[in-house]
Amino acid sequence: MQLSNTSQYAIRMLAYMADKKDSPLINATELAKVLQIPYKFLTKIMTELVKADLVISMRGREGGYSLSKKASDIKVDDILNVFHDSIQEEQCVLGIGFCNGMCKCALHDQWMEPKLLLQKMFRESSLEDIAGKGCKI
Amino acid sequence: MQLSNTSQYAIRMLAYMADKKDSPLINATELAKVLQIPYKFLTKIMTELVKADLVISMRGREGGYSLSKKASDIKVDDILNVFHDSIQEEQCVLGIGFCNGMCKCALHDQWMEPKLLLQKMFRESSLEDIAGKGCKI
DNA sequence: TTTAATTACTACTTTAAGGTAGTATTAAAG
DNA sequence: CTTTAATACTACCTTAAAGTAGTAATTAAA
Repeated sequence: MQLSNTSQYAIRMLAYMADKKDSPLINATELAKVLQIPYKFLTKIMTELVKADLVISMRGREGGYSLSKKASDIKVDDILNVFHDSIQEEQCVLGIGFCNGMCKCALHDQWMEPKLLLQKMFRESSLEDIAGKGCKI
Repeated sequence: MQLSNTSQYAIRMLAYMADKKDSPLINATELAKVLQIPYKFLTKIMTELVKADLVISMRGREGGYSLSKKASDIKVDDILNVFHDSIQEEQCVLGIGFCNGMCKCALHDQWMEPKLLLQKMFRESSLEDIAGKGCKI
């Protein structure tokens, strides 16, 4: 019952960038050091965020990363989607994940309320909302 | 954001046994067939449930498994605990899982409400509550 | 007492996530 | 133009979860 490491890292990376919105570009070395994320793994994740158009990258000396849009326009759920970690409509806690009209799992009804709150949390929380909140590691 | 396969299997296995409370013993072959769980993996999980005293086993011909207590006295959370899948107090969605007084993650506040509902769901749902609900696979 | 049917144990294989290493590419500074 | 500091790409390694195989132990029926 946890987000993947990759998604957790990604959210923390982008939240940090949102927090430092005055710096035009932030590089991987700084992110890895401050957030205590393995450098090479971080760059791999960042490349996926670039491909997903959540982040813009500049190569070469003085290069780095920046958010592709306003922090208030990037929701946590957008990040989870990149790593297929968002909660799908049919996703349940039993039945190896999926319930539908034909076949519902035994905890289907109990799951509804927490599921809706989780989806709400992910869909409504933007990077602006969470930037600067909490500690970095 | 999912329970492990192992926990999902375990819950479904025990819920099925609770449902068939008239049969004194239920064997692995029947469980594996009805619930569509790999036989060998199922017996491995069941052995852990026996060691955790949630299930009693009888070896030999005519052997099988039965719940160690009333279905209403086994909560879903008891099963999750066996596989260390229960939601811990300090467990959060960021920060690789743990928040505490010193260091809270950026989604700490938003996580509180869904977390409490999830814990409530797991702690208050007994096998009696979920037996017979939903389809088996 | 033998046989068949069951769980328990030990060890292995497979798969996917997490993480690392090295090289290529890019772009600004000197 | 060369150097330096950054991202991008490709390939690999590590770890833990998931799943499999074979054998030993146990029990009741035949």
